[in-house]
Amino acid sequence: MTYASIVGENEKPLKQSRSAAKQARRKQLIDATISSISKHGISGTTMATVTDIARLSIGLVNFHFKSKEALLEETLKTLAQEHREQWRKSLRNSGLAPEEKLRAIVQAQFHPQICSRKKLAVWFSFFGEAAYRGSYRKIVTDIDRERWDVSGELCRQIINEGDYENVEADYVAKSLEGLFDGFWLNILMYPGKFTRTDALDQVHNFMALTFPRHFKHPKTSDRT
Amino acid sequence: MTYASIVGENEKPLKQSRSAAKQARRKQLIDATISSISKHGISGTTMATVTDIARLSIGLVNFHFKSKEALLEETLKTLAQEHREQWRKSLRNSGLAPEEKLRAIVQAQFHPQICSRKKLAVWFSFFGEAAYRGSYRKIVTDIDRERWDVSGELCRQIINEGDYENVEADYVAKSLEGLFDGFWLNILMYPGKFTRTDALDQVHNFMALTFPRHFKHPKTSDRT
DNA sequence: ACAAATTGATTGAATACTCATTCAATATTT
DNA sequence: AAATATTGAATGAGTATTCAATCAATTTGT
Repeated sequence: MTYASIVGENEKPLKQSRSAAKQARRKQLIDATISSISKHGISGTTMATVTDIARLSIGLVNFHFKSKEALLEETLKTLAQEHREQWRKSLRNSGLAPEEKLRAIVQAQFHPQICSRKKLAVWFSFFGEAAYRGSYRKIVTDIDRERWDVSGELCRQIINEGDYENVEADYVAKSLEGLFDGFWLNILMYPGKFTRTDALDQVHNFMALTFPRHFKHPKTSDRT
Repeated sequence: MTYASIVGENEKPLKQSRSAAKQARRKQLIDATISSISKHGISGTTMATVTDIARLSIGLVNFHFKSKEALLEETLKTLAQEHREQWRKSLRNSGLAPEEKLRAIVQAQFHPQICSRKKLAVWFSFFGEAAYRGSYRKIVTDIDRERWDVSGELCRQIINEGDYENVEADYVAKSLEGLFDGFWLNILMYPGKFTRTDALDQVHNFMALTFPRHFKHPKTSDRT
């Protein structure tokens, strides 16, 4: 197998072709790892399941990643990065009001690209290992922390704007985090019975209860 | 090793000693499995890690359980049963009002015996495998279902009693489930930073938002 | 009451298989 | 020609299951 087969036959060799090819190969392996984990779990994911999916040789994994463990960590980082990019790009429109931005964060959390069954399965595989693997825990909590900070700041703005009393921004942001995680799990455990739409409704219901001057309850007819 | 060493030297042999001993041995193995999973995760749990902790021989596991997989399933069932017993016993006092019963269910969810770091680690290890193992998923969703039904019924009573409009019992019960799962994960991921007390506060805050005539907001001073 | 027979519990080495890593040989690109 | 990418068999370690041998408890027979 040649790097030409991954770069594409129509692309001209560039100065960075070797480097680009190396990145593409790494991504290919990481994508295969995600597929493997979603299909077999972490415990059932071996170098063989990954390379079978990627259609590459066993040795190539160790050429690109120091060890299986390194591959797994890089896979989690990739997931986390993708997730982070999703909600951050929702905030780039500086014309949005705080509640619109907060709504965008919620939307991103349950975006089909992020909140797919495959991705959720991988996320929870890593959560399942996180209790005794500090490295996974750190990767996860770092991205949680950033989103929580941003959400908290947005809540502060909403609270100021709406003169809400007895509402603490950080507290609300923490509730949101709990709801995000809990509904991710419910979507995973109840395929077809608890959907992304259900989760969005629930979160928006919570927002409406908390900030009634900024968020409306989801319409009853929207619920399934 | 004899059954006398597990039954205790002071206990007289009873007609069911063999049967009781067999159950005690099974429990010993299951407890060791819980310890092993919490320490090594499911992927790192082998027959050796389990028997090392239990101080029993490798062969004994297969004497009592058909396979490693059977041991794992039985372990999950044991966890589930323990959890179920916790919240059900909270409801045995028939003198409680519906909101007191609902509060008891919430308390049970974060009871130290149930919501210990060790137990949570095991729960999430199984959740991590649940996406591709229908058997684990079924065990979990069965006990979820029961609790959701009871919570839903209690919410209905509260709604009727308090004349709450635009509040759907099943909807609220589903939010509660999400919060339970989400805060379990947060407790696991943020040891010492997000505690059972924090989780209880958050859930009670949600209850107060939803049923303001039955639940009060946790006092600000109670928050850490 | 006691000994012998039967039943059940326990052990861990043997077995066959699986797995992650290594690296010499080969292929490809510059 | 030199540098880099790729391959997969070899290697040594790890794993779940099996089962003959041994030990312990209970039942049966005298």
